[in-house]
Amino acid sequence: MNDSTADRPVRVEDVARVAGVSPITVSRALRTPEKVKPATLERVLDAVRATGYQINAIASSLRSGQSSFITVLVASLQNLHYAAAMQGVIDAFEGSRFHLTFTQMGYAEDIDAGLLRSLLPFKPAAILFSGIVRDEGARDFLKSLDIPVMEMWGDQQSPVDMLVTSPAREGGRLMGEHFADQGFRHIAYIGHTTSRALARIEGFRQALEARGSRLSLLLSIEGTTEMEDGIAAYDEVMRRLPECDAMLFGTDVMAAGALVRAQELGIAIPAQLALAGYGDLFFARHTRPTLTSVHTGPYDVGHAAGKLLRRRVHGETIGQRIIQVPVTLEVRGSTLRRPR
Amino acid sequence: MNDSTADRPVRVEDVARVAGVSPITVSRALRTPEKVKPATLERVLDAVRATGYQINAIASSLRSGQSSFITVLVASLQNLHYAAAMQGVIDAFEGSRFHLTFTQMGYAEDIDAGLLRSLLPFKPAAILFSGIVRDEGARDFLKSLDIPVMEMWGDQQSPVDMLVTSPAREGGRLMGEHFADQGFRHIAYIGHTTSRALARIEGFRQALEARGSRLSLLLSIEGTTEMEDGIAAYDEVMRRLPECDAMLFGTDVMAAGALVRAQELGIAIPAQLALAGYGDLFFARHTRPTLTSVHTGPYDVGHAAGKLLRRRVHGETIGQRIIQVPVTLEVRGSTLRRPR
DNA sequence: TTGAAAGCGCTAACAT
DNA sequence: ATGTTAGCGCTTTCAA
Repeated sequence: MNDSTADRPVRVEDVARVAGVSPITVSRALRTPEKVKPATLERVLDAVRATGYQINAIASSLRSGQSSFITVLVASLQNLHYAAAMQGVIDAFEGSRFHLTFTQMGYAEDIDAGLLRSLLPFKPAAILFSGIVRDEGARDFLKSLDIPVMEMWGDQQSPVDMLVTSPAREGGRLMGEHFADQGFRHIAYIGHTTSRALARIEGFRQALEARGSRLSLLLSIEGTTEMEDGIAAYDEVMRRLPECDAMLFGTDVMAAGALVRAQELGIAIPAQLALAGYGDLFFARHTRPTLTSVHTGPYDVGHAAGKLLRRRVHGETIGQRIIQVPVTLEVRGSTLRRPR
Repeated sequence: MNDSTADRPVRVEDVARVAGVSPITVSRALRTPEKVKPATLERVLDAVRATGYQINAIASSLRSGQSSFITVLVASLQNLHYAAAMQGVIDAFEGSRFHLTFTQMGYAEDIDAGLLRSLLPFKPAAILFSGIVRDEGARDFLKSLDIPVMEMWGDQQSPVDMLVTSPAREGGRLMGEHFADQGFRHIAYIGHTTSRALARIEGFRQALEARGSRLSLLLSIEGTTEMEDGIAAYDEVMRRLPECDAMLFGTDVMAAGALVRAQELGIAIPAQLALAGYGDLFFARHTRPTLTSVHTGPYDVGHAAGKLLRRRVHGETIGQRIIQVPVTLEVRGSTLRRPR
């Protein structure tokens, strides 16, 4: 606890002198204590405490070629879905010697090798994407790096390295079955149509059709999906499909916007119109009526991804490289017309 | 764009050979181009392109003693307020050569020198706190590091180094004046009572008293401030102060919870009870009735902090070390009983 | 304006 | 189980 006298930071050499050993022994005592005789280890640890030594991670990385940084690429921290997932990742690395560096990539549909290359100067120990990498060049490049790569929320069966996902198609299917069971006839889907979302939409559509219903309108949204966008989308759907009796939104936030708009116009939910969201964000249980949604557990996905990646960077061999975190349908008041 | 043939990464030495100069000239061309003859500069940049050189930031940091990492300490990314602020910080550093590493510190009331010390192995170029540092030991330690330190949302007049804040007392004052003007008589405040929140509460209380009203109940909340906590707080306040006719919540999320609870119980808002939040989160304009709140611009605070810090780490001298981002009162339906 | 030499602090590789 | 030597890739210092 005492390096306060030192003007120059404490180095291994100083610890070694105090402990009466060589620098490399100090290094070994700290990185691979099992390779050091217990008595020596104790002397070194005492010397570390006495000197207040803190490893210089930069020098360590340069020599060993391994940094303790894990690069996290996230679309947006303001998106509640990603924020929750990143919280899961952070929690999974709690107490680890690895540090997470977040880089924002915006909602670009994909990442390219150029952006990836710009991350390399830091020799990250691993890379985690809050999404998947589709660009072939980027995928090849990542494989050539030979470091652990974690992707999230993909449907694809061959991730670059590891993948934690929740089954989008399944989420769509559950909602489609529910909509069909409730007898909705004029159904609209509103949301992004990125490949990430398309699997969900297909699951939804197929479940509807399998039960004799159909998706009447697909309203594709670009960019943000805020409450305002939900309000605008509501108006747009009603203009194009006046007989619409059920809407599924790609995000709970948009669904909440539509809910506000419908109530403003005096539309009875769910009697005249059913509304559902996707993601089951914190407020879905608290709107009036409460909002039906698909619980995709972003925190759980992030946490699972973090735990798996943590095991990898700590050198463990991983059996299962793809993990599915189940989704569940949360039926609430906004779509419940008939008792089930 | 072509290092694909190389098995070993491109180094300055390789660039130097291609350009026909010495390694140090390459280094200078990249870090301080103005110190290199234009013709030489061009040859070097061509060679960089030809070889696909990417600097090894680790080696650079070790030798120069300056890393390009800025350590960001954030309480929680799931808190919308902080998430927005961090987005502001990220945007401010867009295109900069500095990288942000986020470390979560939880809602601990303060940070201590021990935690700070654990961040040092990375030789951060600067440290940014989503909050302020109160612990004297930690403050002294930070000053001794002699790197830029940014604090946020403090009331204190002597930051460790730099501070961007929004005036909490002023926010409380604006709301207090509004509450008094509306004629509310039995007023409760519900929220954290950390020192960060106390200035706001004092501003609120003093404004009420200056206009002949008073704060009847202060309900202190520990830990989370989710919708559930707002619901529970509503019940608690009504038990302890049945005649309560106005509540101010420390967060919009809790206020939204209370709004839902009140409506569930058939209480007319604002006729029987006025509710207000703090922070002006995205949904405040969309609840029914819309929610009065104090707009504190967390994004703006984060962005201002990021811009100022960016100038500092790029070596500029800063005149103003304390920036105030103004707060504004957003009067909406949930408190508007009398026309203004 | 450019270069030569040295070394940042640590740990891999090779002894012992 | 511990020590010796060397060097990771860059940039500082000093010299030309």
